[in-house]
Amino acid sequence: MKAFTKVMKALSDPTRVKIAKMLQRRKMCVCEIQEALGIAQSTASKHLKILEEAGLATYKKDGLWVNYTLADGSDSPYAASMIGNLRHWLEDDPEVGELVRRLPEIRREDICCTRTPRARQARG
Amino acid sequence: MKAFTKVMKALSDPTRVKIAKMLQRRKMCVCEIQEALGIAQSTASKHLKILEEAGLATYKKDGLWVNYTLADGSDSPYAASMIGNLRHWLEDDPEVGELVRRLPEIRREDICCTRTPRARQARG
DNA sequence: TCACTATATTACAATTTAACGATTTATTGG
DNA sequence: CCAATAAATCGTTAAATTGTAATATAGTGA
Repeated sequence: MKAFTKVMKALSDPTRVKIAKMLQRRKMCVCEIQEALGIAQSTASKHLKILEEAGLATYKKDGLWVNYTLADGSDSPYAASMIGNLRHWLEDDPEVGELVRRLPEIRREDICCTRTPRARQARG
Repeated sequence: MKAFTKVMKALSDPTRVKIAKMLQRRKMCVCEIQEALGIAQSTASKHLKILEEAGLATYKKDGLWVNYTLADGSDSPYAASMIGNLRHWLEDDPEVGELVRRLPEIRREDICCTRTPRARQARG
């Protein structure tokens, strides 16, 4: 029961649904998600954790980056089913559409490393 | 998006999932659900409203009684899908099993009409 | 080791949710 | 109309959720 309601709760928040729809397109690091949604870094991180604990997302560390992807569903049959449904669900949603359209412009090289004086200087 | 998250939110609460699993077996009035779950009448009523607004349940009035049933899913494709999934999901859940086992003993004639002095007297 | 940086965690305010008792509404029968 | 009753709504309270800033953690390269 808990495993089921956890998946439902994870998908009951529009921010998390948007994250799932973006991850459906490609892997993303936390700062890319933060940038795409215009939310605080801690907020992005927390939402990703909730998705992960529901079995809807996974991550792989790559140096300082943590790349999140949609899970394969092996952790939870409920998550597996919802991941499958989300492949076609909400494809026509305007907010999702807008996010997806802007996705190519969201690149970690343009976001994270440009935020400190040092990094800014490094790239001129 | 809202239609989707509404369904997810409705199913993110264990009490509502239990109600859905009972309605899967048979139609029930509010007082039967109240009795089956051991919750207050207002609580049962509110949960049913949330399920109804998500497109997961419907009701039909029959005199003073309001009979709730699982919806046919025509109000929401998301609800339709979840109703279908719930047909097999959680069938092995212990809490759901216990509820379903006790379902035959939950009869409105034994519950509602026995609570006032007058009604008690009427049935001796 | 040190400075830097991407992410995670913590602490806290604001909002939402869930539960209940009390009240109101709607329907029935006398 | 009136009394009875099943269900819905309202008001309140405790708990959970969301979002943020601040801090801690972990990985990198000099």
